[in-house]
Amino acid sequence: MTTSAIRTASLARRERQKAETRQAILDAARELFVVDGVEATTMRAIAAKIGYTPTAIYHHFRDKDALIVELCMADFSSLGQAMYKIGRIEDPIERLRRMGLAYTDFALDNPSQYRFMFMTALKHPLVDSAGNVVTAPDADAYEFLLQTVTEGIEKGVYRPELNDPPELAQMFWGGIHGVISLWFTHCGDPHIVFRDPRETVRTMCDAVIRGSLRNVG
Amino acid sequence: MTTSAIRTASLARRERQKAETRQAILDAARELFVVDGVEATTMRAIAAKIGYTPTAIYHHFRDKDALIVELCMADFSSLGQAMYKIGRIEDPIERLRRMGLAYTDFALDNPSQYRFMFMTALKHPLVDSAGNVVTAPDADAYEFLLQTVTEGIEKGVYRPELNDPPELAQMFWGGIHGVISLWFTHCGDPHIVFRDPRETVRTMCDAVIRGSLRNVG
DNA sequence: GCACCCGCTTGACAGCGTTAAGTGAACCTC
DNA sequence: GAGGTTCACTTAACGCTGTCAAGCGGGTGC
Repeated sequence: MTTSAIRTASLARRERQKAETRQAILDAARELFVVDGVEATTMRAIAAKIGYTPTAIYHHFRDKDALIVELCMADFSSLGQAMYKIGRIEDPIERLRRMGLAYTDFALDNPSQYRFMFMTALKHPLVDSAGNVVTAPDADAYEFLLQTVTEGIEKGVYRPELNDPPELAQMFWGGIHGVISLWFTHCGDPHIVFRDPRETVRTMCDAVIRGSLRNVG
Repeated sequence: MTTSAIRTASLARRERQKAETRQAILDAARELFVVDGVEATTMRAIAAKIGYTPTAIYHHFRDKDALIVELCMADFSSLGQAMYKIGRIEDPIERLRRMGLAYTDFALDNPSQYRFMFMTALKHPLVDSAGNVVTAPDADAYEFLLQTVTEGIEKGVYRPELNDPPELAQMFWGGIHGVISLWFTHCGDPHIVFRDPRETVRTMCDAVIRGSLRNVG
């Protein structure tokens, strides 16, 4: 083994170890965020969970926000993939409906992540752990939604006055998001009998789509 | 002036002064909450604003939460009044539409309050500054909504499968809430071109109502 | 063998919500 | 009018948070 080969090998090992520690921090943070919530999770708790001191985390992430953003970006990626699977459906209306249901599944299966992704006012622009500006990771899914409603408009399936893609997109997105987020924040309210949010979303999707379509005939 | 008259007078003055201090705390807190947000506002800042030490606040409110809840209840009362003004409209569908628009106006005119009222998971049951359990102050407005959709169902204006008042109520409420809350959390996102939320809400109300009505003829 | 690198620790800082103890002026009683 | 009580408010502190400057120590490079 040449000197340079040893050098690169040991360098690689060090980097691998550093990456492992970094991943351990992410895993610990993820679990605590999900269980206790983002706000209630402390840097000290994350560090203790993996047997490090709190300051060790700062060698891998510039601050707590960077840690959060990193996890958040992975979640946006998951959501993007869930949306991507739907991309094949030809009919832009059926695709829209399926997107809504997939979005709802994602939200209810990952409540803690969803809270942070869509129920928190993130600073813009986002900054990653290296301090670089990061393109908003929700852009992909939103772009996909925008494209889907645009297709519908172009095919002439919507009522003629509904010809603004952003407005339509925000109406669909908002409608679903509202049912989900109300459930998250108020399902513990003893004065409100909450219906299953999946059912309510389905009903809402049906109603809003039916009310947006051009009357046939 | 009799002894007892003096006594009650001085007692009244003391109570008035205490009430004034209490109100000064509420006013200061309200302004800081609106400007800086609830989370970012510290007890120390509230106290400094009115020339007291932080601990003084604790003689009027059991903790920060109690202060928040007190302000929040006043806001729910405002919203309730806005809803009450609409009560006269006979047609339950037109009333529903008007409620949605009034709700939206309230939210956009009082963004800080709205955030706390509907975008934060409040502990249930709520506890006031004296430690008493408080009936959820959003119950009134929700009850009004529930009553309005129930009236519509009874009059047979909705599609026959839409016969569950809570589901309908949560669909309407959620739809509007979603557009508003998305705007609050994401309007700073440079990757999304946001439409005026009032317009989007109006479009959504129209669509969801149209899609919920029994087809005439 | 010596010096450097760098992942990690030590120990601290300022700020947070909150509390126990104390202060002092207004009040009531005698 | 003197003495005791009440109570709104202050002083000083506690334990917690996120964060940082400085230092340690084992592996690496020459």
